[in-house]
Amino acid sequence: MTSSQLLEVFQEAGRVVNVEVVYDRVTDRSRGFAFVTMGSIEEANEAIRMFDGSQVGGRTVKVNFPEVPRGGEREVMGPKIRSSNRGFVDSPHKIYAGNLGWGLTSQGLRDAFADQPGLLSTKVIYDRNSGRSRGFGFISFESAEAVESALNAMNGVEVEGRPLRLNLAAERASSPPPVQSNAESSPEGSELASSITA
DNA sequence: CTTGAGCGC
Repeated sequence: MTSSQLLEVFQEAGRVVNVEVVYDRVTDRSRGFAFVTMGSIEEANEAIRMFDGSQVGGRTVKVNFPEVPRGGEREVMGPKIRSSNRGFVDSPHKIYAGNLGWGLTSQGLRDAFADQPGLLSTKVIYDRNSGRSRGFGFISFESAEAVESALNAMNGVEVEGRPLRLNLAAERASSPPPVQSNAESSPEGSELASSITA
């Protein structure tokens, strides 16, 4: 598969800025994948929608956004992360966001939530060893009301072509989990105990 | 090993 053939195929999805087939340095053979730069996110999404899993040149191809390079968003964003990740403003009012695209950074998350009142901070979680996004993150807010309204407004909204899966974030276990061992401490405890023995 | 449920260092 040559780059001009790829160009022809991907132009059906929109404006193709660049096509780069990756060749093996020593054997000079194609490594079987390529990078196609589309004119916009929308056109990239369209290309993915149209061609991912389809037959191109007699083979089933995978088409998606490129993997985040090792080092995670540091390499993607450079010094700009100051405002997002390193200075993540924590708060008890947090949203857990899942189903994030691999290429979405903390800054990208911030952009998506920019219109939400009371927004404090966003953070995408990266694997320490591989440097790749783990596909989820957190969004902190000033108040419980702000979390509530942002969750309602943004849940299911598509970011990078994937619907956000939003939930109230679980408490971060800073101290040992409050496990009550005896039934007396809870009014429901006696009911629970009696239902077991019954 | 390109991976899709999950709760961060």
